Amino acid sequence: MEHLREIGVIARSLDSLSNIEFKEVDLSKGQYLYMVRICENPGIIQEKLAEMIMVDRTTAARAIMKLEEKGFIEKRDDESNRRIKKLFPTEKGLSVYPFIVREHEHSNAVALEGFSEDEADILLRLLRRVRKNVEKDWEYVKKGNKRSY
Amino acid sequence: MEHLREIGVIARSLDSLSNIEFKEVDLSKGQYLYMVRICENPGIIQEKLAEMIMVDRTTAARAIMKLEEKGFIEKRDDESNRRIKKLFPTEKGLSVYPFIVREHEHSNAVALEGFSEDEADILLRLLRRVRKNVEKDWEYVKKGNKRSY
DNA sequence: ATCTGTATGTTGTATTTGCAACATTTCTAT
DNA sequence: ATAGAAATGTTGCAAATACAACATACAGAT
Repeated sequence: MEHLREIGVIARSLDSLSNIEFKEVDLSKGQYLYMVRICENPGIIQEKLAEMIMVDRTTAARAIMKLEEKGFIEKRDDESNRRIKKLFPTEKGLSVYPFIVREHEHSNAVALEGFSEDEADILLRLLRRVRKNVEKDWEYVKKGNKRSY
Repeated sequence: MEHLREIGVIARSLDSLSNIEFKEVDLSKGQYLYMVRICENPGIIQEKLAEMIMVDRTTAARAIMKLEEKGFIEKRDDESNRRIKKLFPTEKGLSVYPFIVREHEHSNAVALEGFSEDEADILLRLLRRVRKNVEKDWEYVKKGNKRSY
């Protein structure tokens, strides 16, 4: 039970730091999450992005809309599937990417201060497993089902 | 850099599940965080609670206000220090505590599925270290300072 | 060819979140 | 003793968040 709390606290703390620091490049709360992934996965669609970040579809939709309005990304229609809109970074979007990466690298360095390479490695492996475990339940519940326990 | 993303994703996912599930006991988004800690630390003050959870002071203030309005907790003045207000769970608050614990235990079990006890242990230890590393920066920045990197 | 279900996206609305700015009380250093 | 700094709490406002409900397009089965 304590694991979850630690994870929650760490995540809030880092998110809070990121949000403060990314104001400098005109990204408001939460937007860096989407921005960085669109840069790394150009052409990704909204729905998949929301799943990747594990955030509500509608929240993602609005964050992405703002990113488009601000000129960080652009939505392109797909001819073979008229439902989807592919997301691409603009020049402006690409120009903030290195800033985001630098911040993330710094935060990571802070978070892992005092960790040996092995320890950092072990932690990453364990976290990946936790994520995989958790995402099943998330998708299940987000599709409207109810966990029983 | 990947560590942070995994942590963020896991945290959002679990928080999202918790928020959905705690509606059942009339706790709205985020309130479980405060509720559970007030039960475990009766008499804690708002400021310390915000630090413990690593959330903005004003966000905590409002969540706590709502908890009081809904009768889950009660604020008591302190005679020796007129600034602070100590927080205590009411009967109603205490009555939802076991529900929260059960949910957390379930989520933890899901998150750690397939983990040996050793692995779970290692993960917890590593997470605690990460939290300690991160909370320094958080307090620094939350006090209005700017990290340089 | 049509019906039904699912995938994807949007809008309406209520709530939470968080910065900035403030008020009050306590603490610290002179 | 007093001025300034820090701790604690609140309020105003702007923004993000998320549920519900909807719209449209596609996919699969009959």
